[in-house]
Amino acid sequence: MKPQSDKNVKTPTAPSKVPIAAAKKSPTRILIVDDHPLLRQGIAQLINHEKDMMVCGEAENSHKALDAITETKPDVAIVDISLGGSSGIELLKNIKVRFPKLLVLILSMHDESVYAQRALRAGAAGYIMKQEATERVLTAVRKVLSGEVYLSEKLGTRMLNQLVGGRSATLSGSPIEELSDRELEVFGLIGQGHGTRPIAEKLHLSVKTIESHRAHIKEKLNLKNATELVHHAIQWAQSESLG
Amino acid sequence: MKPQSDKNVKTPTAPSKVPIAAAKKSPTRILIVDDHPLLRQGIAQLINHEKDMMVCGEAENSHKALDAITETKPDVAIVDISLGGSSGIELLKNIKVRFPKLLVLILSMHDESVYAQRALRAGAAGYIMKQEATERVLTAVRKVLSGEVYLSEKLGTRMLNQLVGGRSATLSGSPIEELSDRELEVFGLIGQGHGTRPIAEKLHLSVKTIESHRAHIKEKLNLKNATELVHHAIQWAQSESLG
DNA sequence: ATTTTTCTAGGGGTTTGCCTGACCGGACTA
DNA sequence: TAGTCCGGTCAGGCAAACCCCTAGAAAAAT
Repeated sequence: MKPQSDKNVKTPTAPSKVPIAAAKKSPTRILIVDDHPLLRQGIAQLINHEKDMMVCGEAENSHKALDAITETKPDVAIVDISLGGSSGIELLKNIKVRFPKLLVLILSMHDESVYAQRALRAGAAGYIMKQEATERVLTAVRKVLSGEVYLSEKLGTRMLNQLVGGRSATLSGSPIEELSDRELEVFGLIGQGHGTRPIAEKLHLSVKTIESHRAHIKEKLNLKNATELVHHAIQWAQSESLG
Repeated sequence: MKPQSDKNVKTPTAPSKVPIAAAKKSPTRILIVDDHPLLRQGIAQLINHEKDMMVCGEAENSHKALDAITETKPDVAIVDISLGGSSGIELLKNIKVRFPKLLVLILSMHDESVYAQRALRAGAAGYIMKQEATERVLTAVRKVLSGEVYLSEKLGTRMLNQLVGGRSATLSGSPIEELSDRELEVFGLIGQGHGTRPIAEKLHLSVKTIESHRAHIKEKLNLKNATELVHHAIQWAQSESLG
């Protein structure tokens, strides 16, 4: 039920002027996954401007992203963490299962270490913020290609401090960090105003599962009833997006 | 109440070497305000690709935006609603005070009608979402230039429904003013995170009565279910306290 | 290799949401 | 004065959501 002509997988402008002679290996193939066309365009333009990189495809959601990976076989995937609906971390996990060798660079608008930690634990090769200068994206891509992990300055030091500070990391921060990835995802959707059933449908899960997650969230955040849960979720979502 | 700037704003600047017959006006000058460099680049590239538009400046926060306006005298400003720090709508208000004739197109990642309503009431000439196709941005710019208001498809119909449902709703005020005293009181308590039963106890009323009020509120505000009700109530309460 | 979390989901009882309908009292009007 | 409208107050009943419990498979931690 998707009669979409994919302009998602646009063939990059023929690099006819970079033929065999160049001793350089073929350019790094990059896939962009983000639900904001404007942002995709920005990244694409930036990357295609480099001689040793090229955008091999774009995708606006998890499903199309997985399709695009099998089709275009990228070396690196740049994926937005806040993909509409299911979070980019879910996509990251799926990628790591099906394409373990694909390098994934997580793009985020938050500088919350909450997400960075989860992303790295899920196998991301780097974590970069949208607030950063555009050239940093290129730096990040080159760094992950060389096998290193890219982390934004601020974020890196903060996470180091947390490591030094020991397990107090969880105690010092909000109890939200205690939530598992799935729970955080559900929490976020609640905060966006979605009810139990819509969330179940969006995540392709049973209503019972969502209820279960809600129960665990309430337990971990010490919330007594559904009203408090919704209240906190909305406040949290608000502070996240309008940070 | 739409003092849509008379299109006199056509840069009465230097009467340079305007070519022969083609009395083409000089291109529309556009300022981009967003704290994400990548996104700015995406928009800039898109706009500069058009013959009749050009990006005259970029800014990453409210302060620099105001500076850039005085310096570059744009015809249209595209501003992100979720600017780091002050909320973009603040900037919009400031702009409307100091440069009333400048057309402002609000860029947002939410499809929440709450934000759109606030933006329009604060004087925005349009509201477009980042999820939309890139060409829509150009459409939006042209539409606001012609004096019309641009609204995203989804959002526009939803807001129309709210207006229609919220009887005789004046364009100036929110349909919330249609609520009776008791209803507004209940609405406020919902926004503070209280459930039906606590409200009933607090007001010494039957739970059934509160349910009835909730039903009427939903009707007047054209809200589909309890989740939407709570969502709007909390947002309203927040905007009231942080007024 | 074993224990603990996480994710998934069902059973069953309780509570809430939501629709219909109803009564009263004030206000406006014909 | 009678008629009508509306705001505020509730009940019944059915569906949905909520809540507490149990539980297995998979992943992570030990």
